[in-house]
Amino acid sequence: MLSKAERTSQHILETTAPVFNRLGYASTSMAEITKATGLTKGAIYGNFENKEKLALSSFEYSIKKISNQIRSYTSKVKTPIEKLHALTEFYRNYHSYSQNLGGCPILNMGVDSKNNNPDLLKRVKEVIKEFQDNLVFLIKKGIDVGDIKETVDPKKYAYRIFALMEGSIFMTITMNDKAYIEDMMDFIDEMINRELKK
Amino acid sequence: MLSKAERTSQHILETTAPVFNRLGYASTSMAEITKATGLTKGAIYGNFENKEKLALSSFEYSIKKISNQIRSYTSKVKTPIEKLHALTEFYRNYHSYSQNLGGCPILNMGVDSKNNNPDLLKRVKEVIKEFQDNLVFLIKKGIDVGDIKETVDPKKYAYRIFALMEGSIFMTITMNDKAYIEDMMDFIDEMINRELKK
DNA sequence: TAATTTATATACCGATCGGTATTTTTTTGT
DNA sequence: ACAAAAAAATACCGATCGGTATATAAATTA
Repeated sequence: MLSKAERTSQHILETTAPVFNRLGYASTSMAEITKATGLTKGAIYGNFENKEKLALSSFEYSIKKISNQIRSYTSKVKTPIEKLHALTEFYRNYHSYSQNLGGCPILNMGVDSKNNNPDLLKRVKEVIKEFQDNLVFLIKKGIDVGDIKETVDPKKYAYRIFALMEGSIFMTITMNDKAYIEDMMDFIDEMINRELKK
Repeated sequence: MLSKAERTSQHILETTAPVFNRLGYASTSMAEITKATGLTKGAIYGNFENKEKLALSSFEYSIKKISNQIRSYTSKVKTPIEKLHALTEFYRNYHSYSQNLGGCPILNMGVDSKNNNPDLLKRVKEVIKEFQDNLVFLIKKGIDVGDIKETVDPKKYAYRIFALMEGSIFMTITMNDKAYIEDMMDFIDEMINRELKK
């Protein structure tokens, strides 16, 4: 069984991650956090060194959750091309999922931390790099197994796909219109079939 | 000649707009603003009702500046297809330009104001709508003058192009790597030639 | 240039900020 | 069940927040 402290830390992260994601670092006050968690400052500061460390952990929590969601989609299929399409399928359903989360943590924290919070920005950049590297790896594997054209530049398409997704997420969340994500995923699917698929 | 108040208001907007854009609404304190302008609170509050009104005016100022920049590109050419390519050309040079501005105001303020600042969010949404409507109009005109295929859905492509641009701006600014914007503009140019151009 | 208006600077307000020392409560191990 | 340890609640800190009333200085008009 988890210790009390571990259970509390988990509870704090669960309730705080969406708050940081919605409001951003500066706008999320300790008062907001105590309200969201139902705990007092004593409990928060007993489990996390300070607000910055809590924000960092909250970001990690959000990312881990999304990564698991993505994996649950991509692990259902076998070939790299299928996995790419599974990714667009995930994002097609991402809108409803990200509603209670308050948008994409990478996008929100990326914009929020830039010029403001170097440590958080550093982590955001690392996470972006990981996501992109996974895509690069996937495309490379597709080329290896003869699924994807040898002429394809893996890095170029990995970076491009990621940018396409973030752009449509921004538009969907900001305009509160899922058409952006849905159209973009159609577009990415077309691109995969036209430019990647052998 | 402009009155003293008008000159001061202009000076405040010029110096404050990039600060709001960089730091976001909540993180931009009145202390930051007095520091950036070299003025005191008395001068700021004498010219702007409160922080929120100043942030709104700063956003308008940034948008107007960008709109003028875009127009200086698109007005140089004649046909709708040429104007679309002029737009990608603008964004190719947008990176260096947006450095001192602190990224794209639409993206930054969109993320920043969501869940936080309803009035500012409303204006961001209106501005996005204007930008998109301009694109819709441009594509429609392209169809009218026989420049663009009749089968093209203007709204679909206008919204898509805008999302593509914002996505690449986010990536370029966050990762501090202009490759994202440059590759995306290449990609949009290709799309225009392949799917829009008659 | 003197009088008046306008604009800016100064000094201060209550509220809230993140953070901490201390006390009280709850777990935990025996 | 009891003692020791750990966790959470409380009360408080100085600093900073946005905003304002008032005093000073500068621009404008006659």
